[in-house]
Amino acid sequence: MSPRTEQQFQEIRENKREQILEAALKCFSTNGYYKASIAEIAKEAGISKGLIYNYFESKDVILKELVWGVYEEFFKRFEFPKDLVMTEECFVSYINISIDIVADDPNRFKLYFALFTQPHIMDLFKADLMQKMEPFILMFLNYYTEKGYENPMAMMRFVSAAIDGVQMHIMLDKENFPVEDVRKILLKMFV
Amino acid sequence: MSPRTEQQFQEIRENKREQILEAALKCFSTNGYYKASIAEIAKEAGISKGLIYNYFESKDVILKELVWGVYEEFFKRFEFPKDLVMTEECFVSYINISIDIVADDPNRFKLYFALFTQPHIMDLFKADLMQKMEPFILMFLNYYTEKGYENPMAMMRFVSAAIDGVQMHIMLDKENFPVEDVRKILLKMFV
Amino acid sequence: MSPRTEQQFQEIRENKREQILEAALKCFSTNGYYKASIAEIAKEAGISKGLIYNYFESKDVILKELVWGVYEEFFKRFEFPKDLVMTEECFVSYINISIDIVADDPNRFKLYFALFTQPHIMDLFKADLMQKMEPFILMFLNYYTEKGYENPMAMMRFVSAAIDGVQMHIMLDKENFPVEDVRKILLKMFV
Amino acid sequence: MSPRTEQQFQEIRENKREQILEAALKCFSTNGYYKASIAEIAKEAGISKGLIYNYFESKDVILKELVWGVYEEFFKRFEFPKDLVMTEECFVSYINISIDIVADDPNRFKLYFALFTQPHIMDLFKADLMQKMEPFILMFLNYYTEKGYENPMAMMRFVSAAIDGVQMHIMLDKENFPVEDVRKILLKMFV
DNA sequence: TATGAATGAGATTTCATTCAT
DNA sequence: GATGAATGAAATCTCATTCAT
Repeated sequence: MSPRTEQQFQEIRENKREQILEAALKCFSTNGYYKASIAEIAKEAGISKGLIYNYFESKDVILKELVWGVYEEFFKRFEFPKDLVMTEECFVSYINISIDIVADDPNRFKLYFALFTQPHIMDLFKADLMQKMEPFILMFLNYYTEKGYENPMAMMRFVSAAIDGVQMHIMLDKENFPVEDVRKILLKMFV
Repeated sequence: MSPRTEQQFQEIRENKREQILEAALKCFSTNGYYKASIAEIAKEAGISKGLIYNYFESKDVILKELVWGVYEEFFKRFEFPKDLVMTEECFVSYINISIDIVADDPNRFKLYFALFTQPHIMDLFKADLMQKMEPFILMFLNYYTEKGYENPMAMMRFVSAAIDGVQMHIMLDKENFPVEDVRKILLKMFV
Repeated sequence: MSPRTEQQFQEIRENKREQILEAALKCFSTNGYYKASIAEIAKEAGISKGLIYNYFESKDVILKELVWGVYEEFFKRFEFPKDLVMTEECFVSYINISIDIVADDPNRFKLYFALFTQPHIMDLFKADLMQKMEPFILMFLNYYTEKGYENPMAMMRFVSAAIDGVQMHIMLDKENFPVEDVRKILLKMFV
Repeated sequence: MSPRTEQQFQEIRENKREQILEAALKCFSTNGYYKASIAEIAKEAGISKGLIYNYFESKDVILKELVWGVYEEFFKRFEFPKDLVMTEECFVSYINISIDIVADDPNRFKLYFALFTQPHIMDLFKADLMQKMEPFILMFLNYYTEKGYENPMAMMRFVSAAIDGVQMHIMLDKENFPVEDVRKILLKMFV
């Protein structure tokens, strides 16, 4: 019989990759990164341990990919304003996306949060993260400066913190958290 | 030399306990709970591995104690209002303590946060945590109800989230975070 | 296109075999037998892992073939004297071939040497090797007996060892080893 | 009960170290470095796998220690001549020690030889080895220069090679190799 | 013939915990 | 109370080999 075509292999790989990432997400969410073992992920994905290493070179890398997914999702949804000047419309969009991205997939977001408490994992991202966040910081700073706030830097830091806090609460207790009502409060207070 | 009294023994034990907890805090903060080993903690504390088990029955328990410390510190500082009715003064105090407790010891607080991303550790606390937090929830709910807020529940959740967010940012970047300015904003906005 | 003839198929197979052996030789030489993986060899040969097993039944067998190549090369070059009586001319030829065979392809020779330190690999050859070497041993023994040496057996063992030593040094450091000068010394001393 | 004294621990460690090294030597000799597993070494030593890592940080390190043993043994036995000028007496001693060191412990010597065929292992030593050998090279070179040899460099290389070859043969077949007779030949021919 | 995904056994290594002293 | 050697279970990762296509 003839071997599979290049494209068939591509498809298999693509699918299996997703399958593994999904399984890993589930395991990491259930047990945390360290307690979740490769064996468990393999079982969850219905494949052998060895195969995972055909797709990802280490456990760290799997985590990395999952976390990057959060960023990518954000940047896919968020449209940067022209000239990097933040408009009200853009701010609204920022808040909405920040909320939606967590509400849509709290588990994946949990991984993102794990970064901040686990130095070993944090190290994997720190540099990239800083760089990505810089433009936002500047835009918010300008926004509150223009609005005539007394202390725009503090306001910016506070708003960032508050949004992160909301994200965290949604992540921890999506069922009971009044997402829509809080969204309204956020928009009213900060924009 | 005369044999030590019972009380002297107690003191020695208590000091050694503190010594171990301090070492553990340092190691957990530096490397994260899982990467920090008992051997490392023992070395940091200047004692043998075995002795640690004379004071704590497991690594988990050490973490537990450290995290409980955060609560205890909070409840030591916070004076509950009479009748559990939150006054403005009391609210101010709540916010101030919430901020100070992090700013005074960000590393210890990091452990507290780690809870929320590591299910295994979370399980150690969940029940107790819920119970402790309930009175606050009710007080804040009443507070905003009395103030005539349209949606006091949402407001309460938002405020909690925002405070947590601020705590997180202080924890991550105490050096640069404008703690005092943000404290003012918090008080102005929420009380 | 006309279908390939049986002979053409044979040729293709033979070429592919050589291609694999060459790749394996390169990998084994670079990384050693155990560190070199089938995947690596396949990549080096520009084929798939699976195909290797179409030509060789195991990694061990590839090594075997490579090592046998060293013997075969030797026996292809060396012409046994009539009656298995060693003449001076024949001795000279033996020494020359022994040197040339290493100098021409030190890497392949390295595999041959590896045998002697890796019992697992040694086992693959021991019996055959002994048998092949016997006639030489007898010829050298006679040679030195006839020359009137006091202890021909010891002399024979010494000469074998010295030649092996020279081979080893050429193998390890062909660039700097004064092959031709040492060849002269060998011939002068032993023949 | 009181804990063991520092010295008691020292003793335990020293003994266990030797025990492990001995077991490792046996396993490496029997099966070769790669086929010999830590599990096997532990079993041979009558201890748990884990304990080995209490004494040696990796399998590589165990090998390293064993091989260093060969050098150390040599340098312990060999007394460098004054001014690094080789005398006949010193040369005799060099040859004798070279032979004895193998004959006394062929298995350990096998490890030393393994270096030359396994790049991964070779890398662990190359630099150190080169440095250690340099003085000998110079001394031999001078020796044959002074004796008026036509090509002292080639002679030196040849002698080194021959001695190595003899060592190899002793290592492979100590039972049948006429060590004493060959020793005599070596001394007569080279000194 | 040819491909590379998939397996599974086994390797090294780590480390919380126990225990004899 | 104190020590650190010792254990043993489990984790990550590797890789020769098989097999569906």
